[in-house]
Amino acid sequence: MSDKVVVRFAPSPTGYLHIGGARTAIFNWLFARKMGGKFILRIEDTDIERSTEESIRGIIDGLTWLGITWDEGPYFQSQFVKEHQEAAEILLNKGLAYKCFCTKEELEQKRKDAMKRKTSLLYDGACRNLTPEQVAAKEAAGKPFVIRLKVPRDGGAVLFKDIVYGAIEKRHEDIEDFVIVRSNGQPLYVLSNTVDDIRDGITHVIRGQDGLANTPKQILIYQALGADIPQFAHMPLTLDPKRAKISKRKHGEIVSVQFYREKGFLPWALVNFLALLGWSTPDSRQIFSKEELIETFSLEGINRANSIFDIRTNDPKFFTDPKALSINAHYIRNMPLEELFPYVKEQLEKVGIWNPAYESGKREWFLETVDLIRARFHVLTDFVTLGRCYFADDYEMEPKALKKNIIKHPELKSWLPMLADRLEQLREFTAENVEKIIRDMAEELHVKAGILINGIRTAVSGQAVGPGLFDMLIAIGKDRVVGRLRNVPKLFEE
RNA sequence: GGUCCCAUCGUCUAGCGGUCUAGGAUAUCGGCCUCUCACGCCGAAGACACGGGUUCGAGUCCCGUUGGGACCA
Repeated sequence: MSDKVVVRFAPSPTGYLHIGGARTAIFNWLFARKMGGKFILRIEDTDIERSTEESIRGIIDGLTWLGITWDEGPYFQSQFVKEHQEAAEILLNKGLAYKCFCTKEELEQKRKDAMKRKTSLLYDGACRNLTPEQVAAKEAAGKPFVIRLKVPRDGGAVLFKDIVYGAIEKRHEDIEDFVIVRSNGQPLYVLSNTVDDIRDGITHVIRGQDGLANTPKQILIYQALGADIPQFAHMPLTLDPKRAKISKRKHGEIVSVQFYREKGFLPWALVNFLALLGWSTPDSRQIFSKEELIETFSLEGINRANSIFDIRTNDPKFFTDPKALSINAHYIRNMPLEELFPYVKEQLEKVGIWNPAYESGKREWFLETVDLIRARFHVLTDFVTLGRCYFADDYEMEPKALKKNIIKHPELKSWLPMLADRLEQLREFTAENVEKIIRDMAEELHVKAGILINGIRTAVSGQAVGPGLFDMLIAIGKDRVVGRLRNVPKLFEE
């Protein structure tokens, strides 16, 4: 099957996996899965100075966490440098490329002149027509050279149809004889990338729009090498709210996949959100399971305009794009409890309040509790911050809640311990029974039930908000509730 | 500087000449629910960058302006 789709994600390992890269990987992966094709991971590590082992790990870990699986690789571009150089050699021999001995200084001068005359800054092809003797002489003199591709000077143009951007035309005269191998023998990105894509049999190049501008050059290389030209699909870039391309240098952690993992994102929620950044269906649907997304995905649904990743800094309410948060929250409160379980477990383990019994004897209680509290949560870490009082006794007492619901009503100092005694007597600690006791007591004391209810909530959870109180008390359990209510007088001391 | 790309609510987007008094999502505001806060449900406000064409008719096609982005060094 020679018509089988083959795509690749080819990141350069110069930092962690960021949102933009992840998105490119996701689109490639979706397309491969949709078409029953092959997805290759190829690490473009030829920039040895900047490539790090740690970064490679980061990329692989990030993709793995997201659930983006590849069928081949990871391949490492650095292992194919010889192949890239050989390709240049072939081009040289075929007369489709030439050695250029122009020095940096000469080039710089030409650029300056061009700038003054306000003309094109493209290389003028000074070395294009050196005779073999001249070339030999310069080489004998030990002059360094770069290798440039001989761009056709026939008045023609490179024409191709980008699946996203449509027909693109670039005249040959607007393309200079670009460098494909540096003077130190190091091949340039345009060459290496193209040679690798040819070797790997890539049928569809799906990448960021920043690759669009040098696609014509790559096509010229495909042609010079006599290779089949793949299909191209460039996707819009992801920008920050100021419309600048997101980068790890400028934005730091907040654009890394790792950040979202640490902040309590579900991997699939992130994938779902990222897929929607620049891609959509005609019905603007928002939530997709993995199967649904693969089924629905199409390159044609990719938008042409760059999209903004609405990251927030110094926003008390949203630490990142509100829509990403909302999608994550949606999954947290709607996904099957069984599937949510391991994520919550991971959170509890991380802070050391995991109890193995949650997986055996107390499993039912655990799942019910998770179900009770999840509707209010947006990120997984909420389970151990806002939800800590259900799993541990050392939960935090929010000053505002304490003041408003307890300190403000000094009578609670005696009322709540009194209530503790009554609750302790209860044979069956059910929501109905607990509610009756509390309401009866409110009536007896001639106070609004809300005073007691809110006071209790704060006493047992440290917060002013939460699920319905009676369900909450059942979840926390009789002993803990009684103990926490008896502790109320101490709250007045500080 | 040259070349290329892009332009619908704050943000993500639907729209592929008439069905658009421009739809959905999110965010914002209001209401319902209620022991609180969420969730959920209902509702409000909110956009076709501008100017020319083409056409009986333009968010949708063409040109220009403006704005943004990318690539090249």
